[in-house]
Amino acid sequence: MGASKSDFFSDEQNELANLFKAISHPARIAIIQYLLTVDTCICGDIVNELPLAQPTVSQHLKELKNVGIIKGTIEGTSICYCLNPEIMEKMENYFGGISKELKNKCC
Amino acid sequence: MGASKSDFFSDEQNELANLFKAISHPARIAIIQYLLTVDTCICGDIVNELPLAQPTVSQHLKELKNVGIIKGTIEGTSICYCLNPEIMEKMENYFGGISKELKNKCC
DNA sequence: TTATTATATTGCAATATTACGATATATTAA
DNA sequence: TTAATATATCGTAATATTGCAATATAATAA
Repeated sequence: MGASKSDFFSDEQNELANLFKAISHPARIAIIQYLLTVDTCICGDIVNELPLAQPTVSQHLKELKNVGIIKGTIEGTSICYCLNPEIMEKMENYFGGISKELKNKCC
Repeated sequence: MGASKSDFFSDEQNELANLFKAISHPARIAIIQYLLTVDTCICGDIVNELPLAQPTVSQHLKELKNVGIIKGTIEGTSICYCLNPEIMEKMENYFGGISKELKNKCC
């Protein structure tokens, strides 16, 4: 016994969990933050912004890309990453919906 | 080598990551969902709602409680858990802020 | 062609999470 | 008091994540 009984939960529950798992690491929060500060969609010098080796950063980027939080387009030898506004709105709406429901409750 | 270089990231980055880590598991998403459906702040029959043993559920509840997503008050032999609206709004605002910033950008 | 540059993948060690049986704790009921 | 009920904690096995050196891949430059 050990990890992940995900089969027993709904697809929606697993998708939400995976989305939040993607941003459950400080390096990945930092990547999102960095992508917000650059006004053009600047590429792989994200490595220089983080206290992590290149393969580690590449792996974090991959996880963000897998759930659609960032998008990457090839630009010569480098790759241009940027945030995906749709996913951000999706997560905003998730908590917005909860907040709205909570207003009709006790506690 | 291994896990968590969290010392190299800011407190804010680590706090956000921990908040999202708390909801990065389908069982904990399911707990939030369940707490939304019950109109009174119903207690520990959360165990009956989930395909997990009592100690496991207790552990998941603890993780949600640690970051402030749920609150629990003792009620006789049982404990009454409910969602914390403040944290939900905090997370809504996090993504709302990002969405707003993204509207002034390219991509 | 051979460098150079940028990013991705592989393999593995260190660490963290998940799940649960067994047990502890704490409150009420008898 | 003892029994019953509800929840928490401990200990541990199974699995997942994190981080990086080494290496691979892919595109441009010389």
